[in-house]
Amino acid sequence: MSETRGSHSKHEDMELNRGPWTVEEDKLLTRYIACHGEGRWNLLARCSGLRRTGKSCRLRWLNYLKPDVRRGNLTPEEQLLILELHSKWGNRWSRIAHHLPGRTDNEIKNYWRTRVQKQARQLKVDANSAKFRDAVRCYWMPRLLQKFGSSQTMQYSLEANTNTTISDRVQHRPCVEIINPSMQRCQLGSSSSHEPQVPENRSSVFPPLPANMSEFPWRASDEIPGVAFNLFSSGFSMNNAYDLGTCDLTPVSASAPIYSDLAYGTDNNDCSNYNGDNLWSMDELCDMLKSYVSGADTKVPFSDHNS
DNA sequence: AAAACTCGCAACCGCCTAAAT
DNA sequence: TATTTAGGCGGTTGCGAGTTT
Repeated sequence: MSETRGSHSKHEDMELNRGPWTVEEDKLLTRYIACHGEGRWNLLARCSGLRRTGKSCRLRWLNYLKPDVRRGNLTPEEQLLILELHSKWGNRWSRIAHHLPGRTDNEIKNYWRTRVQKQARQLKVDANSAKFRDAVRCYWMPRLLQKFGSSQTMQYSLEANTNTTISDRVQHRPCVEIINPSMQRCQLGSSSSHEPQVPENRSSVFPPLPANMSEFPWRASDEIPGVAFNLFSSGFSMNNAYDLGTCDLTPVSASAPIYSDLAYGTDNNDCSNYNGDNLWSMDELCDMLKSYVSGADTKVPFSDHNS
């Protein structure tokens, strides 16, 4: 029978410690495991003197006390791997955790809920929707790769079968391979680190261009009044530019036209925390769209689009 | 300065499955 | 073969710290 609340008598429940572990409890658990090894958690709970359930002991050990547990912020490459593996496997936290040495399923789950789902909420899209997955693949992941790859040699491959595991590849940089076919056009490293990334499913992400933007080259000074780039609308809008420089998909308010050299905006829709490095500039948008055009198998006749 | 709010994370809960009896 | 037990997993909760109002 599983160790549920109902499997204990009231008396037993009252004797059990709950909540945060004390230093003494940690010492006791660590010492016991040092002598007897891991496993047999219920026996451990009974014999160690800890007034905890076996499950609680197991969790405390695996998620916190075990020596190889890594603590601290997830690195960009770890975040990237989580995004990548989650897109393949969904909420299989334990399975994902196996590919991130030292990270626990709990930590990864927390990361997903607090960071990733937050972005989806703010964008008002379902975190499991195709739209959000596209955005993650096409914008967030490449930005992480830029962070990750700025001092690395990056290499993409579509080959899923390699001699090393993904976690090996995370541990043994710089040769990292991302095995998501949807990113096959998202190359980085061979040229400028600001090389735009082109989504596979362009039409779902890039809106049609207005007629006056159908010719290149564009410059930051080109006037496209009141136009901002909205990933999730069918056209252009003043609002909802996205701060992707920080790997956030947080909507920001384009309180100044984004065709100026740098866009403005923060989480709180004011300009007080303006930081040009953290926002897409119009140059970047132009580069991205240029790349969209040049990367098309059949050149897209933008002028034919009338949004 | 304090109340309200948000965030990150450790811990718990309940369900499920495999192993043991 | 049926029942019991232990352990694993994903979802959820609650608390402390930090931030905003």
